[in-house]
Amino acid sequence: MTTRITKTRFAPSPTGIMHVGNLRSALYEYLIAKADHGAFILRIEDTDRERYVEGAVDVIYRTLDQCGLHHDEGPDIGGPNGPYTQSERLLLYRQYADQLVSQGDAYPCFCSATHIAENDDSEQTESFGYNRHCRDISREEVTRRTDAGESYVIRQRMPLSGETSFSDDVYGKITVMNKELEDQILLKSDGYPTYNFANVVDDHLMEITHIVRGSEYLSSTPKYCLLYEAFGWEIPHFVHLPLIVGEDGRKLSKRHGSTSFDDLVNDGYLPEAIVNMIAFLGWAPGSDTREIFSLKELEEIFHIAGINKAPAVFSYNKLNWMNEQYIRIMPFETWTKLVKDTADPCFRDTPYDLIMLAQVLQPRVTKLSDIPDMIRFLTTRLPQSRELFFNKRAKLDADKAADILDKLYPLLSALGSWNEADLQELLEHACEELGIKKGQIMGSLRAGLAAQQVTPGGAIETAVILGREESLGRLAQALLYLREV
RNA sequence: GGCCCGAUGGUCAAGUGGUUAAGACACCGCCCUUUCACGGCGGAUUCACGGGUUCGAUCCCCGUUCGGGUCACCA
Repeated sequence: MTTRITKTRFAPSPTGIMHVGNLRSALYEYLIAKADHGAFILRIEDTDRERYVEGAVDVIYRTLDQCGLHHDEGPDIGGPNGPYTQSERLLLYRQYADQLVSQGDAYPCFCSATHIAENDDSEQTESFGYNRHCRDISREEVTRRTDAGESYVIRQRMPLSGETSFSDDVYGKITVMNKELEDQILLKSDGYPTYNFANVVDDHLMEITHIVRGSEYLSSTPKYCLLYEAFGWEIPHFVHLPLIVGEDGRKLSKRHGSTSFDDLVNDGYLPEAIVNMIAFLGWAPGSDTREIFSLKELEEIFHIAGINKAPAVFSYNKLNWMNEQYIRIMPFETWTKLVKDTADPCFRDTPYDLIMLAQVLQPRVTKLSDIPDMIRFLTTRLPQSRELFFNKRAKLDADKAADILDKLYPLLSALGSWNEADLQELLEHACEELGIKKGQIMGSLRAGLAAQQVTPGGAIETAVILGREESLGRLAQALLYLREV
């Protein structure tokens, strides 16, 4: 008994979209391998010529890279069992299919797809489309028809009785009656293998020890097992993952909103948060109640036994929270750069204090895409209504605010420096000397400066962000507005 | 419809033949406060149902219901 190194593979079909379900498979595959110091392999399953999408493979590389899921073997970096792109392995599949045919475990079928569809209508009793029409045609007839150039597919010859079972690492023992199994197509008429066949051949040749995939493959896994048996290959571990579903309980899809990695990133979510989020969809660390884990930490604690069976609902609420956590702990310099990239386009005319802005934003932002709205005060100069100054708690209204700003303006314009500490001091003094409540002073100042109901920071921070000149200018305008209207 | 799988609060979930059945998100309330936010504190809501097995079932078995998956020359 040789002990093999744990190997998993991510085998996406290049569709141009990285669905969160796919990404989670990749994550778990990566984690299972790394938790056991094994290898994580990338294989491109491009056997469907009709679905070929230009540039789709790059989406896969880019996403994996953004998420930190680095592979040990793959089309771009090679490896001992390449090539890692299925369309480059066509001869191999043909060879193995021929072997099955000569063994009697597969057979050529000349029925066209349309013919089968017609046949299906008349035979309602049949549980599936294909009626095994060509299963027993003679070798002579096969030769005659192939020689005549008739196109055909290779089908797997399923046992007609008995049952097949296997043990899944997550779901346990699963058994199906062989008569339920269709004589599935292994090789299409264009010579390309089907997923079902290429997958088995490649997983074996690439020495994959754990086949990790969505539970939608659970019921077809017995067919794979029969294939392994026909070849006399060792059956690998199967690790089926519960589905990720939308809030309506259905398989996650377009109508649930953003469901691809790129959609999520465009919505303002950080890759780290997305990775952390999907790690916890269908898996939990057990007694450890923490939920924020970096990829590195996950590599250490991930274990197959923690995987759940029930489908998991993808929650944007939870994602929001996770994203906030990642923003809060992000290094300030990194955060500042993100803020700058977002703020610059909105506010290139007037200078603003980036450091202070980033500072007030970091503990408040949920998604990056929230930032433009939150900093709109940078470009909104005039108060839009007197309501803006009304505050019940501080017993403040527009008239009162006008009085306060009137008194405050000369003091502020006389202030030599314009920083947090000095503004703070000036305003504290103003409270005492003018006998005005702090809430009223701060409230009128903030409203007068921001001209916006909601701001990320308080009055002082807003003043610092806007700078002396801009602040005084706005206050003067606000005063005019309050007097006139 | 056949087959396969699943079921702990609204959501993610821990957990056990005897527990006050963790924790997180969301929600509600209160507090704090230069409004909102941020922060702090507290609260409500769960073992799908019916039979067994057992001294005792959320946990083990059977059935029911409900939910999902799958039945392609797609992966």
